[in-house]
Parts: sequence; structure tokens; C-alpha cells
Amino acid sequence: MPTEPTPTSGDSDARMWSRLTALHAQVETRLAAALQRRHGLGLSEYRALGLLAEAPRGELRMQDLAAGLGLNQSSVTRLVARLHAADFTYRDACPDDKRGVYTVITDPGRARRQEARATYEETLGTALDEAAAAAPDLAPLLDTARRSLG
Amino acid sequence: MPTEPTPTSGDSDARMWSRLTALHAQVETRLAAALQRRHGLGLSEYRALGLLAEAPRGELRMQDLAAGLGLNQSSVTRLVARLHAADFTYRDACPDDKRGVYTVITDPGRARRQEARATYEETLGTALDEAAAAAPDLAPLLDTARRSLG
DNA sequence: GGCAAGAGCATGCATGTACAAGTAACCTGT
DNA sequence: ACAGGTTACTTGTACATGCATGCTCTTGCC
Repeated sequence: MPTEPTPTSGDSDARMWSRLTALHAQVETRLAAALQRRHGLGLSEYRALGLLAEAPRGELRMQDLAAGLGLNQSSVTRLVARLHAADFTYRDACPDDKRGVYTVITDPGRARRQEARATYEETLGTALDEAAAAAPDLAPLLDTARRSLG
Repeated sequence: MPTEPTPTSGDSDARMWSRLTALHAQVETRLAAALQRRHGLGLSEYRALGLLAEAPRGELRMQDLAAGLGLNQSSVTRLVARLHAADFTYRDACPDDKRGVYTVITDPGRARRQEARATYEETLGTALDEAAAAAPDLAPLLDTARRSLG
């Protein structure tokens, strides 16, 4: 028999993942460009502000930020340094664990996040819609995503 | 009326996209680690080899690689330099356009790609399954993706 | 034919991220 | 109470990528 008479499931998954990755990269690039141009925020910075703004007391520890962002701890150290330099956050010591560091969002931080949020959501919506229009086979996927994850 | 009585669709899209991004990052990280550890290949390098291997005559121009990978043209210059240094590709001049450069995959390149392919597809499959198991609300999404994009 | 505009790729520089090692604080067992 | 191991974060370093620019070649227009 031939080595591979029918496409393997791995092949199928790979093609699927390739499409998903392309979609993801395209949308993320557009989001990053819009946020950077209109608000001077990087994508990770915007998401960090979002996590902080929605956290109780507006504060999170480094590791919680890292987990929420899917980033390395060292990346978060430098990310927080950028936020701090822009006065969007300040660092606060953990009272009961002197190793810990809370990053607390400031009022300017909340304000900037609120401004950027409109851009983010609007850009995301149009990017998704345009992607679906350009590649109609993406439509059912986005539909399912919106219903099951929205 | 209150400012936002019901969640806006932008909000919903944002939550959905956040989940999708987390899934994507998680799976890509696992793929990258597996390819790097077991075959000494980066993710972009693996995908470039895949594009080249499936292209007619096993060759592509820089800009076609860039488009297929979703990367910058300058990134592709350096990516191809890495592939070339590993003898996975060689550079060939474009006969009818002396500005153009073809990147051609070599036999070692094809061989390495074939080896890595098994790792890639296996890792991808298990990563997707585990993600679905860890977060059951991801299951319908993956199901739709596999059916409509596989 | 020659010149300006543009295409295709390379290079300098900046940035964001990961990995590894370092430092300080906490915890556990004895 | 203290020694060794662990946790939380920071810092040094390396690298892949993007943007702006430069160089070579092509194309179109006069």
C-alpha cells in the first residue's frame, strides 16, 4: 500500500492550525498597530492594564500578571517597568511577604486603558469581520468562537 | 440610561479573543519547545522548510516566503540566512530578474523537515486535546476548526 | 538611449521576549 | 535556631522580529 493513502489527522490539524495562526497574527498585528499609533501602548501593555483595572483593588503580583498575560516573569518585570515609567502603575510592597511586589494601576493608567479600550474593541471587531469576508471558510469558526467563548 | 446596561459586542469579542490568544500562545510555545529540543529548529524555520518543500521545484522568492510566513521581508532575509548556514537551503539567482533571489531547499533540508514533521503534528494534536480537556468550553471551537479548516 | 520612479533584497538599529543566573525572603525539618 | 531548599523577583545576555534606510536592478516615460 502507498505510504499515506489518506491525509493523516496530523496533517489536517496542521493545516487547520496554520490557518488559525495566520488569522491570529494578522489580527494581533492590526491591534498592535492601532494601539501603538493612537494611544502609544503596546499590546502587552494594554492587556496588563486591563488585568490590573479589573483586579480587586487594581493590583496584582508579578506572577499573577505573568500568568494572566502568558508571559515570562522577566518579561513582566520589564513590562511593569515601562508602565511605571509612564505613570500608569506604581510598585507597592507586599505586607506579609517581603519578596512579593504588587503592581497597582494609577488613575492615569485607568484613563489610558479606557481610551484605548474603544480602539481595541473596534479594531478587533472590524479585523475579525474583514478576515471572515476575505476567507469565507473562517466564518463558521468565528461564529462558534463568538458563541462559545463570547 | 446607564452607560453600559448590557455587555457590548466589543466586550464579548475581546473576551473571546483573549481566550483564543491564550490558547494560541500556549500551543505555539509547546510546538516551539518540541521542535527546538528534538530537531534544533525554530518554529519559523520549520514553517519555512514546509513552504519550500511543498513549493514547485522546492524554491520560493523572499517575498513569497515572507507572505507565506506572515513575516517581515527583513526577518525572512535573516531566517533564510539561518537555514542556509545549516545547509537546509541555498540561494539561487533569479534568471530573468537579477534583483530576485530564490531560496531552494536542499535534500538535508527536506530530510530534517520530514523528521520534524512527525514531532510537529504529534505535539500539535496532543496540545490541542489537552487544551480542550483543561478548558471544556474550548471543545466546540476546536471541533468547528477541525471540520471547517481541516 | 537616458533618467526618474519603483521593486527586491540587505543592513543598522531598536524593541520585546526568553533563558539562565543572581539576590533576597520564606519555609521546613531537625 | 539554623541549614538547606524553595519562592519571588531582578538582571545579564541572546535572539527573533520590525522599521527605516541603502543598494542594485528593472520598468516606464520622455
